[in-house]
Amino acid sequence: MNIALKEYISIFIHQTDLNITSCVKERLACFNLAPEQNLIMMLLWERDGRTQQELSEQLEKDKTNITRMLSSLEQKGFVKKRMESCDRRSIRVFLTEKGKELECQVIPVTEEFHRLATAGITEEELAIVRRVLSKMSQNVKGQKN
Amino acid sequence: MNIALKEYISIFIHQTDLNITSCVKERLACFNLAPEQNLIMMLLWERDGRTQQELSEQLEKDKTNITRMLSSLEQKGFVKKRMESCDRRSIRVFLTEKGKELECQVIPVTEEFHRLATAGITEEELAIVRRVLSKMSQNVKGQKN
DNA sequence: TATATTTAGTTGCTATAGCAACTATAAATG
DNA sequence: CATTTATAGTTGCTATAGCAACTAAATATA
Repeated sequence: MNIALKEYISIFIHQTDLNITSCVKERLACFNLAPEQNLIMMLLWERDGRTQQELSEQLEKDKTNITRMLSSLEQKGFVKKRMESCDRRSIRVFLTEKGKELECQVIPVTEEFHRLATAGITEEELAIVRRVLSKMSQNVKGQKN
Repeated sequence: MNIALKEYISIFIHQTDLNITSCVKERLACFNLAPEQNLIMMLLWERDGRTQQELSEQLEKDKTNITRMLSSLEQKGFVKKRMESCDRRSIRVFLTEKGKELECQVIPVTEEFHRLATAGITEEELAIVRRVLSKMSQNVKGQKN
């Protein structure tokens, strides 16, 4: 990549994210799961029956994304929607048997990926990265609203 | 965001990137420039007449993205394509007057954004972040190919 | 209670991001 | 020189990402 552009830390972070996501995508492809779809699955493995609103908040994503990712996950047969709350506006999302079975296959892959990605990096370094990225998020978020 | 998910540094990086990009998008909106379109403009301000292939390499993006971003930039009247090389397969991209005029307006905004994003962060911390993110990219890129 | 406001979810739009398959042209090779 | 291979760019597809506008339902308020 162009050297001048890499000077901008935000561009550097963006490129790193693309590199990482690309690798995650490859490793999840065999499960027919896209990276962000996997995040929804992780939340549901922890506890299913969440509403789309809850998923939206937990993932800090626009609700339109959740609608579309769930639509894809439903087509693949990993989740199903049920209107079973007292509030008829909200929809609860449940795992299918097929979706439940994925858990023990996918979790080892994501943990192995995490080990691979952080190989040769100390806990102290990771802590600094977390702190700096948090600070940057705060810096730019203060702008909105 | 869900605490367990944030434990994964890759998810943390992804979320940071989204937060940053969101702010950049807002600040460039008044120029009718999207964040990644702006990267193309930055390369062209440095030197125009590049081929799409060159832009693709400099930005480390698939050539399809370049085609589409240029199409948008062309519609907005910021760039124009010209087949003026000895190789009739390649297309050179030039700035229009309108595109050239943007430079002195946009650059201060991106530099001000960079200052905002990195406020309260030391050079040493930034260097560590760069080093760790580079290492992570290497770790995961070794996987591909 | 009737109206206004808020909330949950969907659809349409634009902008990334990259793979597969395609066209057209150039280069390499027999 | 003819055929094969490589290269530049486009189109179609899927997957994110979020805004605006919409429907339906719940809540607040006059």
